[in-house]
Amino acid sequence: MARQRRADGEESRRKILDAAVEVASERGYDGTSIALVSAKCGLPASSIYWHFKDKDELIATVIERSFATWLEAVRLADLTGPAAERVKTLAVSVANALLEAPDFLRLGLMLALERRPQDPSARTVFLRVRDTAHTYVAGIIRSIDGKLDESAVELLVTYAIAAADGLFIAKEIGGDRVDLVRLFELHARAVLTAADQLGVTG
Amino acid sequence: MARQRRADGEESRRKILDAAVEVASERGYDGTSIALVSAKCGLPASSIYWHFKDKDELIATVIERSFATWLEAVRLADLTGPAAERVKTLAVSVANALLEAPDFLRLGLMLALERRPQDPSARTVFLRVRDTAHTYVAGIIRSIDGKLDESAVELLVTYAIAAADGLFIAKEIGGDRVDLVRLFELHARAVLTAADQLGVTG
Amino acid sequence: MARQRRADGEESRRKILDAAVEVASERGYDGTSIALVSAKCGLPASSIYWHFKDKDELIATVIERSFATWLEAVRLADLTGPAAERVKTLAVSVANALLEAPDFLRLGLMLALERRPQDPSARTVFLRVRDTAHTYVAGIIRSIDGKLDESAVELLVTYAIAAADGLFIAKEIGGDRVDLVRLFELHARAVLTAADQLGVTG
Amino acid sequence: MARQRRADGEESRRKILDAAVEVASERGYDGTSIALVSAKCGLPASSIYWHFKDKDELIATVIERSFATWLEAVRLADLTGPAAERVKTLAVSVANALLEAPDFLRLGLMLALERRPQDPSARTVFLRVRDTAHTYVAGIIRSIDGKLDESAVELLVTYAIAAADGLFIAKEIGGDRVDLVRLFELHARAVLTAADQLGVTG
DNA sequence: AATGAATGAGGATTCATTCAT
DNA sequence: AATGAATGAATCCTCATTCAT
Repeated sequence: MARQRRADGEESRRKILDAAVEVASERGYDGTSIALVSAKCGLPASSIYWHFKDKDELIATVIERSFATWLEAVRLADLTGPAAERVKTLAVSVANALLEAPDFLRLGLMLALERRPQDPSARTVFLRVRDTAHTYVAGIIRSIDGKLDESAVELLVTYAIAAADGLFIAKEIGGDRVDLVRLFELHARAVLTAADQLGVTG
Repeated sequence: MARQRRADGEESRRKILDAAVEVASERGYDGTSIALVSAKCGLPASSIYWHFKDKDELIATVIERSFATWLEAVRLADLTGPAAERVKTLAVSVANALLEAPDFLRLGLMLALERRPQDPSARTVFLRVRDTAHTYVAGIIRSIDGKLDESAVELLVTYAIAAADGLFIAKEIGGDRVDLVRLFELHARAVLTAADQLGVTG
Repeated sequence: MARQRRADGEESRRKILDAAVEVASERGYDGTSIALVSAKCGLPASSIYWHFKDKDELIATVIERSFATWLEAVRLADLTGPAAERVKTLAVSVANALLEAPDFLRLGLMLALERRPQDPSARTVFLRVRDTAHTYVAGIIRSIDGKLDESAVELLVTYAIAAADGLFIAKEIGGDRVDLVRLFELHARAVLTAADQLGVTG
Repeated sequence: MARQRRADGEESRRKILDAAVEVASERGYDGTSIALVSAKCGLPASSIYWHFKDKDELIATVIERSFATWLEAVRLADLTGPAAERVKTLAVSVANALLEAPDFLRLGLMLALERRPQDPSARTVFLRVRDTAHTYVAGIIRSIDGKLDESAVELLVTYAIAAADGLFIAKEIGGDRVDLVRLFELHARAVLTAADQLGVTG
């Protein structure tokens, strides 16, 4: 019985977050009203405040949870083999993860583009996650070509991640007319080629 | 010479739009309140409604005007020389135009990412402009390599524009740590190389 | 030429009043906004204020003009013959006039029912017209039966006019399902019978 | 006993409705502003929206409740005796109920006269109630004279109700100068006489 | 005779949040 | 662990009206 009670709390929290991702990734920070989330999850607005301090915390949690979901979908564990192979595998698994769990990046980019006086903490969370990704990708890029200097690595990492963002947006806008996986394969090749060129030139 | 104190409609309209671009490209559709725009342009909220039917029309006009501004900054006229040169020139002038007039793309991408039941017309306007750009870039890509089949052209155009979006976002997020022009040069080379590879393979 | 100019003024005034009757008799005093009237007549709101001091005066004029229209439709001139005949003729011509020109009574009754702190002058105009009608009908009633005392006349006049109002409303609500002329004939007979009964009893 | 200071929903709802009848039956649909109701009931405007979806629902509820109040005041139970007696008793009790609880009909008629594109649901509610009354009165009329054909019954019912409406309006306009009960007695007699005449003629 | 533009007040409604239970 | 009710501030937008031209 007691366990059931506990479980209900968890369940409500989950229902709220489920509703909130949906709303937030559809309409952004301002467009996400507590009333809308409440309507979508079936719980009264006041119950949302029992689980979350305020709207800011709710949306920050949404970003965190949807990132976790996305990360699980990426499953990077088996990145082995030559660098070129690793880059391509990474690209494809990122693409597939974005198809499976697009909420994280959709909402994250929306937050990243907005610039209000008092930054929502969800934005901070997103930027932090993005920084981690930057460091991670930098490691991979360096392993492609040891001769790359740091400024070239920076450039390549920024390019690699930025283009990934852009491709995701293209998919969001274009829907079925856009083949995300093929685009990411193209992207992987482009980054590898660029690394070669920079390794020689730079 | 004598500026009328009252009833200079054109000027007021301009002041409203100036305020609105600023607000909208900072905070997106929902975050743009008429009260904020009113405060920023000095005219009462009700006057905004004399010039624009509603918020939707206001923001759609903002997108239109800021696109025109951006387009002027691009100055494509002098695209001559071999294809490779043209691609690079285009990339650099796009990059510079985005540095000079970033409002159009910042707001446009924010709108594009949102997916509310009833699409704001500003979003429609942005997507239309984007389509035109797509067609335009397709022409350039075809001129690089006549052997590219249409699906390869589509892929490359989508990639070219998507990565440009992403780079812009990277600059927005990263600020001075990001060298947008250098990234666009890298991007131009990447697209050219990819065109070569696809022209042979595809 | 000059005459043309003059005529334009009259024409605008007429267009405004035409629009205003329509709106006012559809939506009452509060529901009639200058913007709506302006949209319906094609002239800007400020032009309405050139012709009428304010909304109050506009609607008062509407009532006056639509009363005149109605009165013209009644054409009472030929009320001759025995009292019973006159009453019936009056009833039928009132009924027909209400079918032809219903705006006056519709708007008038709407105004009469409302009771706001500061009475619109249109309401006053309506009540005055109504008083005149009362006096007029009293004359007719007295001519039916000289033995009626004044309190009986009052009662009958009030009843005669009140029922007429009610029948008009029934027609407004019921539309084609209601035969207004037949109802007014029934009403005329009822009033005559009541006069007989009161003349004996009272 | 202990009245809760907060969160007595039923009581608040009642206070809102009390305020709303007063305002609405004085000023009609458009004239009833939420701010006015709020001021009159002491609750903030936003609280009104906790209890009612929107103004439309509020006023529809007002009509429903004020009809119930009026119906209670009519107390039809004791309609016995010969038809003539029943008609007279009904007339007098309707008159008295209208004196006690005039809000329902005053507001209802105001709504009935307005004809805006999108009918307020309060109007629909009123017309439905009115239809029920029509059926009820038809039963009584038929019981007066079995020989009346249906078209005559229709005519008489429409006349009976319409004149009642008109008499109510006369009382509203005329105030103390109008003796509503006496008018309704006159009306009852008129309807009975008319039924006799139609029974023979029709 | 007319009108484009402006304006402060007020319209309905939704907002994020709180609090007593 | 949850919720019904409340609330002040803010939302978009319309109001009647004015005034310089």
